[in-house]
Amino acid sequence: MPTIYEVSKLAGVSLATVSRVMNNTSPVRESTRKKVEAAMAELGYRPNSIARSLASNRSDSIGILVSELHGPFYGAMISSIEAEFRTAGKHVIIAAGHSEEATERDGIEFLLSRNCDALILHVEAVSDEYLVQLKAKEIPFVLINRQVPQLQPQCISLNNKLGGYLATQLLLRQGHRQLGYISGPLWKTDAQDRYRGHQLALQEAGLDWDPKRLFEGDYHEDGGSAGIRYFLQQGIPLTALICANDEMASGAMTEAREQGLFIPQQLSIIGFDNVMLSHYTYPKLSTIDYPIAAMGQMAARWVLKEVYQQKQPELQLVFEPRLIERDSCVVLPQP
Amino acid sequence: MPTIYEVSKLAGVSLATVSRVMNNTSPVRESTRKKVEAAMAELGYRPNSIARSLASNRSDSIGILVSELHGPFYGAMISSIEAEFRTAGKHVIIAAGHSEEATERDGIEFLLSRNCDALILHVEAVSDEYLVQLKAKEIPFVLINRQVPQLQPQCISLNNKLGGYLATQLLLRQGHRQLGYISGPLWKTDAQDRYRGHQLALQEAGLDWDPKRLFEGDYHEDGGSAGIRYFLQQGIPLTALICANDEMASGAMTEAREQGLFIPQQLSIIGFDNVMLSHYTYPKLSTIDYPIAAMGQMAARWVLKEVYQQKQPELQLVFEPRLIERDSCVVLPQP
DNA sequence: TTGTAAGCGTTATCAA
DNA sequence: TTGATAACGCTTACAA
Repeated sequence: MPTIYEVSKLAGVSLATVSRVMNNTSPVRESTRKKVEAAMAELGYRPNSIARSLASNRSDSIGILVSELHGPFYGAMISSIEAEFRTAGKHVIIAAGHSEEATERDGIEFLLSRNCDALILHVEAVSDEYLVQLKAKEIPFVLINRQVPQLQPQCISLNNKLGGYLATQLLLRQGHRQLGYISGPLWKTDAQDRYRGHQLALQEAGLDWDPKRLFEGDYHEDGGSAGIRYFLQQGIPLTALICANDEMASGAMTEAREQGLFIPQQLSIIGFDNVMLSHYTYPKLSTIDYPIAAMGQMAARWVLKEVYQQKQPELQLVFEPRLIERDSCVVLPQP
Repeated sequence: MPTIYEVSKLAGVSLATVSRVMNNTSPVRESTRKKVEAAMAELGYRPNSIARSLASNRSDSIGILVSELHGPFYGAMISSIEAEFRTAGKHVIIAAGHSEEATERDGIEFLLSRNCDALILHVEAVSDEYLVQLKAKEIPFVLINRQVPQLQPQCISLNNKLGGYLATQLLLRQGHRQLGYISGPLWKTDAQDRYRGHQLALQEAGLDWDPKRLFEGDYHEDGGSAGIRYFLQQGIPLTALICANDEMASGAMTEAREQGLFIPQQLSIIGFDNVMLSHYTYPKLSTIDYPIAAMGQMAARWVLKEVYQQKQPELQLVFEPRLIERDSCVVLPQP
């Protein structure tokens, strides 16, 4: 691997000049620039990014921590983040936090140790205080899908409450009055918010809220099937079911069918997130769109603007969910 | 950020000694080790990985190039790779190649420029020659899901042909004789191999092979639905359909249902890959398991062994697919 | 078992 | 517009 030194020798200029033509950080006479470029080409010179980082104190790398690397959700997010940074010549280092406090901390620690210029975090288990303390340290970061009051300007999130509201509203509009709700783990703020939106919609419709109609799931398929079994065993009559994410909706759909219910004729089901799988179920799942790709891209732009001082169009911090009507929710059949 | 120098001063030892206790690269008296560790703790010292890389000529980073970051398939692969490297203290840099030659080359180029110690590549569009040339350069790499004769010892792949064979065999065993096959893009070697396995099974069963019963799809849902329309329009009678991946199987399933066919009673469908979605379809998709997580892990171990000289259990380069029977394939009903 | 000192390949600050 | 040269923070011979 040729170094900048060999380039400078071949071109008959100094190290500094070669550096200048690479970074055009100060004017260089056209003729010498040509010489240098020729020398670089001849040697097949490629700058050593490590040396550059050490000298410039930037690594051009951004750490990303998500709960899981697989799963439909994070893939879309990482994908849009990577694309945005790639065109900006930055690269992305990834780590998984597995929704566990210790692992999330480890992951952050790990990324910090890698001298990332910035972090994009999708963390769930770590406390608000931890994040506030983190801000005190040197590395800038954005939070995705999390609101920390003291960190407002660096939180990119979805209006989850509105999502829960929209889902419930659809079913009410379709005439359903006997609703069930399968939530995510209620220690997660998004699970809480979605559920609050549900309650709000009920309240606005003048319906009263029955705690027995809530089942706390786990955001996985099992949560959905367990929820169905719960409602059936308790003898709670249901014509429609809201699941706080698509995976649970799929689990619920499968279990309901196994229990002999026709979907959607006997039970309307709506999910949340609009991940790929909502496409694959039968009937196709009605759901609430979570614009995760757009949010990932926005997180990347936040970094480009705040950390690398690139000019960017106005940043958007809060995103709105959208109702996606497919085939799993129908107007309540008149008896 | 405290540096190694400040640690050495506080501990009253030399730089070299601090370095030694960090890397235990040569024996250090227990008492001085204690002193150094105390100093590190007191200062909250964290070694600068960039400086370390520059000096040691290792970056402890591994570049991964996949076709897409989203999608069910690569997520599982990246996930297992990351987990394996994380415990080894290495990190992973990712890039997407989008199954396009130019983008794949760019991606590789990009990762090279990042001074990765090794590359794990899931490339499709780039030529064998390009890869052979790449080997001549300095950076070691493993290929996933690709066989290049000259690069045998660094190819981790699935026996795709066997997969196509197993899928076909199941249907034959179930009494089906009127089979259709929706392949992936036939310029991709895995698509070719899977199809060859299909042909082989037919041949062994003494059935003749009819080119009209092949439809070339795109590995996406659309390919599946287009395939169904093709077979129907051509009036080709089918009792069972093999799709070269699960996504196309899902598309085919949906389209077939829309065309009024009952699945699996009137048409058995089998997929390939066993990605998450095969779980979500209705009926649940029978398919061929592609142990991508295990293969990703193996790729990581390959790197750990070959590049970082860590001892590893024997490496496995070729993986066998496995038949997964679920609900979408049934014994041919007797007329 | 410990210390000294020469790199590693850049960037960045001064001068010229 | 260019050139010297001192960092950047660590690893690693080589000596002691």
